[in-house]
Parts: sequence; structure tokens; C-alpha cells
Amino acid sequence: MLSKKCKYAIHALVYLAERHQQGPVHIQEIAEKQRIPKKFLESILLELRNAKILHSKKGKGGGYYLYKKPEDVNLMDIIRLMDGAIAMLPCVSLNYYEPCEECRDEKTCGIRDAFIGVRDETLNILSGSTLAKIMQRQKALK
Amino acid sequence: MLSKKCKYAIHALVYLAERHQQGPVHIQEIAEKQRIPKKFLESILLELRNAKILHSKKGKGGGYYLYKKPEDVNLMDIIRLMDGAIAMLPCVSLNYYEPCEECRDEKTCGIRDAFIGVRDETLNILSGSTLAKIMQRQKALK
DNA sequence: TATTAGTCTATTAAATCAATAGACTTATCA
DNA sequence: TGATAAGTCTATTGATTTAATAGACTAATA
Repeated sequence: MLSKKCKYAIHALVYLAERHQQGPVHIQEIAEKQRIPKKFLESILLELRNAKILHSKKGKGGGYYLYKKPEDVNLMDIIRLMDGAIAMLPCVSLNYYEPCEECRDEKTCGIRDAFIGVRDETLNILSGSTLAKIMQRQKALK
Repeated sequence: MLSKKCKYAIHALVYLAERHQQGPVHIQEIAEKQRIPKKFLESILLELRNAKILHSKKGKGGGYYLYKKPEDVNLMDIIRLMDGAIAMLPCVSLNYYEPCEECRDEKTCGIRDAFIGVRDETLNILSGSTLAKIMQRQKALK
């Protein structure tokens, strides 16, 4: 399951994508509209900024805005940033690999195979799910 | 990520599948061979027994053994039993559905779509991964 | 009938997640 | 130029979940 932090991040990013190129949006507004605790949101947006997905402007009239284009931000990147590994086992994770303590020998482990398949299918779908696609879909559903 | 409990369950089941129809195996042996804390393993095996995947025999010469056939036990069922929902969002879970607090309106949510896809692909692979297949693969790799 | 081995309830310890507090910094505009 | 609006950063707290342990109890069998 995704953490709340991750879900908040996705919602905040979709919100900002909908206001792309309309100047900075301040935290307060995002927090209220998306019902996210403001302080928690602050730390999330900061992380997204450090990852160069968002930029911010300080001072009066400041706020956060999308740095990358909506078609260049996808769910795979957001989830990895917020929650870490996407794979169901550390030993099949591409970005957060760790050997399985439980396994004797990775090479002869009959279990990994299925999870490698799950990982690949998952990454395939999530990396194709961009903010642009999500907005597009949102529109179509209304 | 799967919990340790779930990984322990998978390993214990594969171990028992390899000894299918060879009489009960006692907890102590599984715990030692698979390096699982014995007491923790007890509770896991008990749960698998309540789910009719394992049976047990008490008294001297007792132990646990597979009740279902190795080709009828798959990773999807094991994971659901141990860790609960497989989906990444509660609102797209088939067996553990809950509405998303974050979402206003599920019907016009542009995010769910991707996660429904991930869920379906994941279930498809995991439900096809039976103990029999895992053993088969294990043999092939040796 | 002693012994072996599973069953069950309760508790504790550790880790992670979610949320909050408050001081600090920077930029803008009157 | 200084009041103010808004983001930045560090630290802490509380809640929840996960992992592990303890010990008394029950059932089966040689």
C-alpha cells in the first residue's frame, strides 16, 4: 500500500499540474483544497523540490510550481521518491536492491522469478502514468 | 514490500511442499532449516492451518503438512492471508476495498486507473505462481 | 502415563508512519 | 528600508504496525 505521504504527494502534484504555468501556488491553498495537513505538506513539497520536480518562490506572492512538464512527471518517480522501492522483495528491486536475509542462494531461488515479473509490469504501467495523462483522464471522466 | 511474516510463510510452505506426502514435519525443523524464529513461525503455521492450506498432527511424531496440493497453493492467496491487500490503493482493492480518504470522487479520479492496471497484472502473475511451479523452477536452477 | 508437539493468550520491543511545533531565512512591496 | 508573507529546516511527539517472546494449556501417542 502507498503511504499517506505518497498519496498526498500525488494529489498535490496533480493539483499543481492543473495550474501549470499560472504562477506559484501557495502551500496553504494546496493544503486546504486537497485536505492535507499543512506542515506535513510542507515537508513533502520540499522533497519534491529537492528532486527538481517542483520549484518554489519565496516571499509575498510566492509558492510552489511545477518545474518539470506534466508529461515528464510519472507515478513511478513519485512513488520511489516518497515510499522507496516499488518491488515486493528487496532482492528484485532495481533502485533499492538488498539481498534477502531469508534466502540462502539468490541464484537458485524459485520465488524471485514471479516478483521480477510483477516488478516489470508495475514499473511499465507506473512509468507511463504521467501527470499529463492523469489530467487528461480526469477531464474525460467529468 | 512483503512483511517478514509473509516471506517466512512462503519459505515454510515451499519447504513443506518439497516434503509433500512424506508425513508431518515438525515446527522445530522448519524453523531451523529456514532460520525462522520458532514462536513466530508457530503463529504463521497456525494461520495457514486455519486457512485450510496446512494440516497438523499433534503428539509424538506430529507436525505440519500440506493439506492442499502444491499446484493449488499460490502466492496471491498466501500474500493476501499474511499481509492483506495486494493493491497499492485501498480504493482499487478487490478483497480489502476501502474508499480513499484523499479522494473527493472516485468516479472522476484520474489516478485509480493506473493502479487498477497494476493490480490486475500483479494478481495475474501471483495467482499463477503455485508452490508446484516454484519447486519446478528451483529444480531447474540447480 | 510420561513425553512430545501443537494451541492459545498476552505482552514487549522495535520500527515506521503521520503529524506538529517553532525558530529561521528570504523575497517582495509599500 | 522595514513589515510581512511565504518557504526552509530541525526536532520532537504520538500513533500504529510489525516482529519477536513468554508461558500456560491441550491433545495425541508410544
